[in-house]
Amino acid sequence: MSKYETAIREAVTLRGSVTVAELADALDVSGQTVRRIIKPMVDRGEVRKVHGAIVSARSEMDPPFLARMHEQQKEKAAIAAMVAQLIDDDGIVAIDTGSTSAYVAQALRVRRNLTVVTNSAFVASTLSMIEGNRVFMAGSRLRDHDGAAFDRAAFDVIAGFKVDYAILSASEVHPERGFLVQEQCEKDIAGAMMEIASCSVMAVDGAKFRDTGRRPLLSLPRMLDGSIIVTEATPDSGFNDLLKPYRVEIAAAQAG
Amino acid sequence: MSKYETAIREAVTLRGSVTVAELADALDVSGQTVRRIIKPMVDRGEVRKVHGAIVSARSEMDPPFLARMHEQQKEKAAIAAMVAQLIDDDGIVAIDTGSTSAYVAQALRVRRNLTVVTNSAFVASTLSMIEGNRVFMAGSRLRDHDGAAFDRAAFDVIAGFKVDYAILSASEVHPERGFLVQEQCEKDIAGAMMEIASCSVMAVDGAKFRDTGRRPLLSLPRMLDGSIIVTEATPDSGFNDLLKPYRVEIAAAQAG
DNA sequence: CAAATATTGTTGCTTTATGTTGAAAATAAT
DNA sequence: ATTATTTTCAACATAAAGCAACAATATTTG
Repeated sequence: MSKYETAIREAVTLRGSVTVAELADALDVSGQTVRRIIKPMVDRGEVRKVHGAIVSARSEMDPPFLARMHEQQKEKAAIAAMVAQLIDDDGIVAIDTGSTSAYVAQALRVRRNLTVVTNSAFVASTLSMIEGNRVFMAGSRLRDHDGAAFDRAAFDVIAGFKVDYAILSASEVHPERGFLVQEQCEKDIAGAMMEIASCSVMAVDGAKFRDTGRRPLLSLPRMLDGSIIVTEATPDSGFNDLLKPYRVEIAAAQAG
Repeated sequence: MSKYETAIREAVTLRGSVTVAELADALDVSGQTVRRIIKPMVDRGEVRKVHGAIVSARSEMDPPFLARMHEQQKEKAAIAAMVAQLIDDDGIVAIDTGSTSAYVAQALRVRRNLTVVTNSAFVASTLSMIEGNRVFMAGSRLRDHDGAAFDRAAFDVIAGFKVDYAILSASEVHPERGFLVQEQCEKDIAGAMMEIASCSVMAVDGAKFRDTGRRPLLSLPRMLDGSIIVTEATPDSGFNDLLKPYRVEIAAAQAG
């Protein structure tokens, strides 16, 4: 077991895939060494190796939800890593549904002793596997393509908490209308999470600032001043007014 | 116990890993001394030692649950496939926690329009991704290594259903004591699921018939006559009495 | 105070990890 | 197809870390 193993594991879980050269650079060792360290990890099945890169061992799943997991993959991984940086060990967070939130959940696996309340079964499942976390699944009736709950019980569970951060996502960002989601129930859950949070964290990839979806969308309630927007590209100046009350964090394409 | 121990512990937890040379420098002692001090700490399991460094003992990520996902992998997959064969499209099932159940959930992705009630976030997440399924997550407070709920809400949700099959698993099978699980709460959930089911399906791999766990185990309530046992190897004749009231299905080891 | 005990540093040697080189394999480009 | 580029792998040389035994120093105990 090498001292670099945990660093490699983290990089892989966080980013899904990472090249040998990147790791060599990040760890300040030669590529050959990286390969040597990785070999036993592959044998143990902790990571998978393809030509040119090492990728997370987690395989399974193809459904529509996970399809979206692959759009803007690198951007979302970078954003998720930045969000995970904002959260401390022992933190208390609420996390909503959405593919970006799924990435955030993956990234948060490096944190310890988290208390998490979420209405997404995927997020709940991911984070409850981590020893020491306290995870609460809000709601029981799950929606059939993303495994999220929006029933009465979900609101009741959420309302019983007080969290440091509400980690939210949106389908689109509009200069005047703000952060938009597709359905009323998503808006309601996001609102409920914002209400119990000292601070909201809105995680949206750059594409959300450009997408001009034709479908009707609903605006989320306004976030508290001082809330944090995490994205991977500096938004167009047209968004200045909208973003002024907030702290905008730009996630770097990321080194190790 | 050396006066340097707490300093070392702090350095390790703080930084995740630290080299012997760094510690020697910081504590102003020789490297040999550092090794000598660390030796008993390693024996006690407080820290871990690798060539070149001391690393935190907190095994970041080898959740016992996912570890078990890989034991008896082929057997469990065969059993799961057989269970999935018993369930029809449009079926209504309850599924409990456990690595075998996780495989069953995977296998059940080939079925359509299932109604599922489970106390496992992993099972819920897996099956809710399938278009057309109705999945209910029973419970909100999730246990931290397998993401299963055993709280009051879990029982309430389960009690509100009536299902065709309760798909259960056990830690061990004993000729006289029957099907055994490790904890009271697991027994209770299994019992609750059996009560709402017309028929129970017990999925246990052959190893469960042999394992002679020394730890104290609890017997599950007796299943209805006609319930189904699915395993991959014909049980020893010593189990004849126990299994007589049931239908035993032997899953053929499958390709892939 | 002296003897016993524990702690630390030093030395020489063994084991392990790492970087470099060059050839083979795989992938991409033509 | 063929060539070019990148990635991987094996082998060797070297540096670094670990280890055991001994010597020197401090600490406790009778």
